[in-house]
Amino acid sequence: MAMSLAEEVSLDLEVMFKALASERRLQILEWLKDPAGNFPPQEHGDPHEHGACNQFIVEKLGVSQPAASRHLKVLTDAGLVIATSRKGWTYYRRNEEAIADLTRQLANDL
Amino acid sequence: MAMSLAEEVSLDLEVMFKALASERRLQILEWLKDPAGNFPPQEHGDPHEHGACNQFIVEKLGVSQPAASRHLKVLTDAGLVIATSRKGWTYYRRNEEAIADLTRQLANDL
DNA sequence: CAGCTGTATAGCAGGTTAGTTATATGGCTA
DNA sequence: TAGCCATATAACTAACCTGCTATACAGCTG
Repeated sequence: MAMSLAEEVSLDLEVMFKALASERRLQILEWLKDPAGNFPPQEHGDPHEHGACNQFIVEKLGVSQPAASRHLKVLTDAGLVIATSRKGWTYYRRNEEAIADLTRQLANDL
Repeated sequence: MAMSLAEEVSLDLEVMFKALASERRLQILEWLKDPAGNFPPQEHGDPHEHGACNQFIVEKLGVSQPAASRHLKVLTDAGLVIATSRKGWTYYRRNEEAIADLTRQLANDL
């Protein structure tokens, strides 16, 4: 059965573009490419598996904790980032599959 | 001399994402893939060479002429669309090279 | 289970975006 | 060149975004 790319992966381009239309959020995505390299060592939560600890992102962004929290929510709601809670901390990592789906669709459809 | 992709093509990702973060503007870009197919026949200005006549875009968008004008300005300022004035009318077409540059950079860097 | 700590939500202020109507601009055309 | 017609700009409003502080929530941990 034939489907358009949009149906196939059901990406909401407008939501994703809104999430990406922010220097702060682009910066977060960039940092999350290499959590271990961009953030201090963390005691719990493997940087490679679970991503970077929330608090490190807050500090590096240089905004208040609630502001950072909302940026991370925008990214997770758009499906670009995945949150993991563990022992009272929250870790964020890139959703590489979704990002690859997005760039693939853009290369074909934009 | 080595350059990052961002320097090489000097794309302002945030500006482009902001331009794309609008259902209306995504719609315009979609229509402009096939001006002859998506708009009425125009007397002057080859649809394929110069793009679609401004007035047709205004009508099809269903917003006021100034609102459409600003959407088109956002797209042209981001470099995604090219405007051509001719005999009193203005035509808009996709900047396929810029769009290809963008999707290429996203595939590599996002 | 009581308290503490990390994170999310509420509520507010300031700036930006997107729509409107009214008007200015600019270049054909007669 | 006088007028007209297509488009852009101005001015205003409503909605949205992003930052803040204060507070609620949730789940470890002693």
